[in-house]
Amino acid sequence: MPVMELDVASRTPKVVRNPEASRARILDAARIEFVTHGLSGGRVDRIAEQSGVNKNLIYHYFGSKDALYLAVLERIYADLRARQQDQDLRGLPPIEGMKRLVSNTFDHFVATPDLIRLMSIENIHYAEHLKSSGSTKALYSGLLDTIRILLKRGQEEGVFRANVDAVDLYLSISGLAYFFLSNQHTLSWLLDRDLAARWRVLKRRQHVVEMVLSYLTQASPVEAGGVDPQ
Amino acid sequence: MPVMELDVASRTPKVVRNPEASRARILDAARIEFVTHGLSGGRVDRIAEQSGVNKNLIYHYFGSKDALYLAVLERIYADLRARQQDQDLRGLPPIEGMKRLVSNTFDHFVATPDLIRLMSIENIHYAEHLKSSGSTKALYSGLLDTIRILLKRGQEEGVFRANVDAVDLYLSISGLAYFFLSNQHTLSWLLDRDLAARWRVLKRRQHVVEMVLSYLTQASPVEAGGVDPQ
DNA sequence: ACTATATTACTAACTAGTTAGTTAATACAG
DNA sequence: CTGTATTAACTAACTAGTTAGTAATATAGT
Repeated sequence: MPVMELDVASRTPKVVRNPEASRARILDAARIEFVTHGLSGGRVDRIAEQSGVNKNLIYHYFGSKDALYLAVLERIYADLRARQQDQDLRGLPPIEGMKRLVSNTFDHFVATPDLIRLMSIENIHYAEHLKSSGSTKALYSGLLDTIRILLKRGQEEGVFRANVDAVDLYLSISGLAYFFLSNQHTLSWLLDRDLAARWRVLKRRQHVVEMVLSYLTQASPVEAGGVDPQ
Repeated sequence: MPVMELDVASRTPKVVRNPEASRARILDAARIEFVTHGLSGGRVDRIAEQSGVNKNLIYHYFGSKDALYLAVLERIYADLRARQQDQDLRGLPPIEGMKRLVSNTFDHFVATPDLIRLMSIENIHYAEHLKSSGSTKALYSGLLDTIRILLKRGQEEGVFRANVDAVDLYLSISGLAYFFLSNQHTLSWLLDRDLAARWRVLKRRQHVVEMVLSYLTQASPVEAGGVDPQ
């Protein structure tokens, strides 16, 4: 009658089962896979292989390829929300606060290329997964509030122009950074410049801050009318 | 010995052969397919079905799925070049010329959503197809020249600021329109606004023109330094 | 007859998802 | 604390359907 509880195997803390870790490894591998190849190009078999887990375990935990993709999407949006530290900008002088808001947004985009690629991928798929997500909504409310607070104070102090829509401003701040980063590959080729070079990224950052601040600090539009659409 | 050349089938002017038309129909169907589903999500069988042509004819004309995709990409870039009518802007007063350049760019993006989606798709694939293309290079040289000419005249007349990089300005003009359009689906959901609504597009157009012109017409940056990267 | 054009039928490889089970952890009665 | 029932973690092998690409063959125009 062998004494089981004292043999080597049972004392060795070799973790054969570890649901938390398995789930996390699947999710990490899935993020890399979908970010690299897109949703349609992403392969479940490759995710299984890379996470060192049997394919069916993926279905055990996540149900389907689409559900796994959604989990990846939700996690990266949750990370975004967690990292958005814009509350402390509300107390700053408006110009300084807005400068920091613009450069923080830019820096965050630069730091997380996965976010940009997933946003592009999700838009290629008409945001159908995001729309079927319970979370993720109300992601921007905090950021938009910060923008509104800074705008209002700047207008009261007379340093910002009137009639600025917070959403419009947010779209501009993001767009100025996003396009440069999301379309880096085509643009670098077509413009014959390595847009990923560090000095160019920093130069771009400066340009974006200046453009947004110029807009905000200019009293009134050059000419009210603009150009008629054709 | 039957007389074949006088039967109904041969007298009917049913155009069985029309290589030009077949090629064009394949290309049209392929554009719709790739724009709708992406490259990995696009199906050759569906392209054959939609163009009313046998699948192998596609391989006869284009060789492979990737080559067909590249043909679609090259055509949409060729259309872009053909439609870029910015030469006539060079003679306008700088402010007026620049206003029109910004709104033309915006309008062109709005008018050709296929272009935006294909640009996104190509960037998801790291621009690998574009890079293997003989044509398409030097696409922006004309547009950049127009920007440089208007910038220079504006600076000489004292209405535009100094030290503006033409490429930086181009990236901003495009980015301000592109992000709003390319990420319409996620943004409309997250911001709870229908960004595709006509009045919002027009409002956005106005905002973009104002932002670019504010930047150009402001004499000097609010403060030279900007914000240090973290 | 000959060639470009077109089609039918086919295949090898792939791919999301399933089946049918084994093994480890945990709860729980005695 | 020990044996047993139950649940959860995990796996190998497979299936049904898809997909890019091809080979053999037909037909029309000249």
